[in-house]
Amino acid sequence: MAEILNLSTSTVSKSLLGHSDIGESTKNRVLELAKKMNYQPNLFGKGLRTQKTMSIGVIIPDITVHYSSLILKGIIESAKGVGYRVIISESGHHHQDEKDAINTLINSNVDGILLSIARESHDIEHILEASNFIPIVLFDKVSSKIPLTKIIDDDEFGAETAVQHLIAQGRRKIVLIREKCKTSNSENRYRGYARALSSAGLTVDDVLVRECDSMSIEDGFAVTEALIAEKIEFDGLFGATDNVAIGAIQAMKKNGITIPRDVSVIGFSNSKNSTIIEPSLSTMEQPGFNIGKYAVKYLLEEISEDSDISTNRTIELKTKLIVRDSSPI
Amino acid sequence: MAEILNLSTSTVSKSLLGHSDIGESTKNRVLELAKKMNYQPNLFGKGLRTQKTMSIGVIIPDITVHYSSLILKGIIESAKGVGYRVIISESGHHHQDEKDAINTLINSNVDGILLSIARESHDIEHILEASNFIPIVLFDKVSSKIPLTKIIDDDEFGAETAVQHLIAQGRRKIVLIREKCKTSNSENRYRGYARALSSAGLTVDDVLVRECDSMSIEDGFAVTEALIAEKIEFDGLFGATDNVAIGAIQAMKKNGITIPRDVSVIGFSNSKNSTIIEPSLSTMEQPGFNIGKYAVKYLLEEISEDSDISTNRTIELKTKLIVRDSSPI
DNA sequence: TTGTAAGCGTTATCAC
DNA sequence: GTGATAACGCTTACAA
Repeated sequence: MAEILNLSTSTVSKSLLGHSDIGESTKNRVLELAKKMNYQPNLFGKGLRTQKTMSIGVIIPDITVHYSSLILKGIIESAKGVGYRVIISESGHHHQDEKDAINTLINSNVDGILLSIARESHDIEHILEASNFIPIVLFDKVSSKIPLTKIIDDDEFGAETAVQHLIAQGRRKIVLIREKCKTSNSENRYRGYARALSSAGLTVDDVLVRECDSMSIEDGFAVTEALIAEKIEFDGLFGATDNVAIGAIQAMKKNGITIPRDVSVIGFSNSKNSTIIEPSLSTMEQPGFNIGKYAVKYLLEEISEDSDISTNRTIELKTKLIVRDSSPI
Repeated sequence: MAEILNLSTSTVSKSLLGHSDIGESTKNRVLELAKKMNYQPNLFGKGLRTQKTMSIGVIIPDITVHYSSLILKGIIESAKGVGYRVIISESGHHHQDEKDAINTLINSNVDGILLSIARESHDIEHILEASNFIPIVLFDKVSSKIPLTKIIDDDEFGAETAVQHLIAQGRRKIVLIREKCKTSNSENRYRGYARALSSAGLTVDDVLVRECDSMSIEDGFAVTEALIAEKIEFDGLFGATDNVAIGAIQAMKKNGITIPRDVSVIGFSNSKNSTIIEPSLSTMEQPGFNIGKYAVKYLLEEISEDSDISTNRTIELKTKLIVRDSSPI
């Protein structure tokens, strides 16, 4: 490009970057040719100089979870809007894979990392360590023990809203199906559940709080069958994910319990599934797309600040009550 | 690294790359230190020299479609296995966005592109053009008009199997709900439908072949309601996607048609939804993960071949009949 | 067997 | 206002 115009590469570079010390006319000549030949600067050369790649890395446990893909959509779209590329890796909920992914991404010279923590990652040393080298923002599955920016939905308030909704229907013996692993999601939803009960003058009955490993439909089914087999009485059920709530509905139907007449049910997520199960499942809609959007926004902020101080803040996005047939008003 | 060992950078580089002309002892000294300090070569430097990035780009219409995310899982996993990074972009089914994504990826110096074509992309010039510069492999949503490697599932045979299954149950008036847009998926499934009928001595009755735009649950519902309103008689229904089949089931249930007594139903995809609808939906399982895996495999092959000849071949992966309650044997 | 030096494309510094 | 030059980290002829 420089040769064609008989200019030095430095003049061309400065024109392209809009430096002030270039004459209008030459600058325009350069910009015109650049446009005509659809000139794109070589990213290797650029990266080698500036140590910036205009790319961010994303690590999630499982890309096939619908909610995760919704967040990814937000991430990809926002990143595209500001000219960033998105490199995606999966941890499969494994600690070691998460560690490897972080290293690979750092090695790829991404400018920052968006991380949704693996279930297995109790040990968080690797994240703290990495955050010394590169901006990291956590989203969805986070840990309060890590002093970084976290983008999540308001799990506690969402859970409280869900349970209040059941209480408003006169339900008093409300089951909670939660995750056994004490993730922040799980803890916060439990807190919301407890707070809704106590606000209504009820107390948490431990026998109604059931735990399961993977929060799958099958898990929800099994837990609920056990509950019924133990002849525990209940008239409401809050599944901390749509999946377990759906499994619970299937188990209750199988055992002759009518929903919502005998038991009101609500889930959490607003997955597509929740509209297909019969009766259709009331749920709390999670703002997946926006979580992705904000995650990118705050990460870019930290990338450009270029400060060594990692900010410890939590951004909570609102969930929304969606009432369907499993808990009519 | 070179200074520490009092060696030249070239000696170090050669040791790392395993060149034959380096003494065993020095080579080992280098490799040991590399391991100890967890040395990772700078990708910019490397890329600037070799013009390879060890990264591939993926373009899909919509990441939130479960089947797409399953393919992505296969892509990400295979790529990781061979040290490749994956950059993902979405076209949103828009022609222009697809074009932009291709350009951005080429400009990012990815070594190759995996592309699932947008519904809107009738014009395929941009793909042909791009394939002159960079290896491209198509997957899932492909076009027979493009002479490149294509990885798809065996739609025609799958559809034939699905319809044969209905015929085996004595069904004769079999509805097909297909995509209006004549994508290769849609055409192939139609062909399979027609072939199954003719093998059984039946003919395609155009009034039983219905089309819809987006193949959503809502579309399937609407199309089926119309069918019922027109008082068309039918005893079997093949939805070219699970979603339309689910919508169809909902419409039939609403109109007092009992499944499978009155109508046998089968879908295509084996989405999670198909197990939640009642009755549970028979379907053809698509090999999403493997499509991703093979897409990477063939792309890497074309990258390393480094030949200018773009291969025109189609790899078809087998689908599998899954029988559930909507069409018991 | 090891080292030297050039060059990949870009930008920042400094001289003209 | 413009250009020469060095530097980023790596690989590879070629020289030693």
